[in-house]
Amino acid sequence: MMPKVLVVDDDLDMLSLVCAALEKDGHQIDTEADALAVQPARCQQYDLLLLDVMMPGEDGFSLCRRIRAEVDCPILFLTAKAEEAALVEGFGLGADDYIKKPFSVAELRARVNAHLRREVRQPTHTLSRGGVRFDMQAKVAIAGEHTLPFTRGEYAICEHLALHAGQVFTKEQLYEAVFGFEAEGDPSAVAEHIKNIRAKLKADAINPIETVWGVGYKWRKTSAR
Amino acid sequence: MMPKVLVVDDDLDMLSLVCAALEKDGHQIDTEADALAVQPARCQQYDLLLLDVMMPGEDGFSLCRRIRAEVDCPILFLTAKAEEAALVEGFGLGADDYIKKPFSVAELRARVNAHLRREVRQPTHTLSRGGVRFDMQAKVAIAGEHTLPFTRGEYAICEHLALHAGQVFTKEQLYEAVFGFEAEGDPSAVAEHIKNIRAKLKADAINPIETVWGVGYKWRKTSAR
DNA sequence: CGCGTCCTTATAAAATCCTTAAAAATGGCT
DNA sequence: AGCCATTTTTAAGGATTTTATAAGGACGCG
Repeated sequence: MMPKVLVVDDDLDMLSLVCAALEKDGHQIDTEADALAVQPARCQQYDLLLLDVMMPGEDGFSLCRRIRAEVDCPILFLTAKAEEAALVEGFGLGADDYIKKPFSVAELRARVNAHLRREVRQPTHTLSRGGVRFDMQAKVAIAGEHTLPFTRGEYAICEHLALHAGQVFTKEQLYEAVFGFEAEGDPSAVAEHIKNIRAKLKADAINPIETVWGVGYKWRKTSAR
Repeated sequence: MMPKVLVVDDDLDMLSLVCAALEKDGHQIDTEADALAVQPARCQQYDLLLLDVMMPGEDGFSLCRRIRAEVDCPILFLTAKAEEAALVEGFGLGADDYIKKPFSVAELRARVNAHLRREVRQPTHTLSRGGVRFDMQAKVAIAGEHTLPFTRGEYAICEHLALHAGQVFTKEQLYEAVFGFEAEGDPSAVAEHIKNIRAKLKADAINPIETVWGVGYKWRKTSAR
């Protein structure tokens, strides 16, 4: 799953330099020398955009302004302008980073990778929510220093709730989430599992599962409340 | 909804400078001078962390390494070290940005806001009307800083009214909206819910539900009053 | 066969919803 | 303006629904 990056710069030397740098990280790079040729629809296939600010024809800021509303991926500016006003303007347009020339290849790679990592939900198969750490590979949950003695079903329900923290699921939805197909089971079986999960979490004084009366259950969102 | 930011730095002058800058954007700032006192559980309530790299006791890199697995908000480093190796190391630890001292206040604000902006762009189906924010996934309504203790029926009626602000609904229509069609219930039950909704909203001094005499109820379209 | 997990059933507890009834408000009428 | 019919608001109580808890049995696996 190679991340796709589009680099827009009129300076061909710069283009080849940037490409060479990013290809070391295994990204797939496309280049474009003419900002006016960049349409929003085209950008939607990329995971990250690198725009030079100063270009003949259309500059990077104008390009960003033109496509930002329809493009959701991170946008990074490359610029020689070190002026603070320009930097603030860039961020104001919805940019995600602003790399000042001259920059080192290492810094460029580090910043690009940092944004991509956050964007593509990196292949980290662990998740921490509300004081519980889930190892989705090993299928174990850890609270504090000890692993929680969850059964398979309990772990599956717990992980599903934590993965979609804040969203409410009915018992039927949770049952399906665990068994995949439409296995018509008694919803009260889910209630039983919820009870056991809460009991096992109580030892660590954490209770992240809220019940939404008449609807179902949800994992309490950490940020909001 | 004010974003919460934690700043960790041993330099008290720097702390107050950073706080003053970020508070201009309406963020809620907490500070901590001792990195060793920062625990993962504490970090989970913040939307962004600002860490100084060079600190006595534990440095920023070590702190980041210690908490990154359990914290998924953006982490930004503040540093005087301009060396490329340190920068790459910082990003390698899962950092999201690296701000070199001396930095301008404008740049600090711009970068912090850029990360917060992207963080908030999460696909949460929310609706804000008349001072009340509805999270349709979590099935909760929030006014000001606290969630409203709506029951299922109250929330459903309230959301339906807010979603179609300005449109008048009879009690029967509202009843159907909540329970689907053909649920012939006493319309006065709806009046009961309206009363409870208004009572719970009164604590926040907002009263967006108007009664149209002889017809039904509607959510005031404009916040004019 | 023993063990653990999962499901079912039964009962208690909790919360919500609906009904009922009376008080207050509104609009139309003379 | 004053009165009346209608509608809305408010209040309280019981009925209903939903959830929590506990115990027992079915099933699969080693």
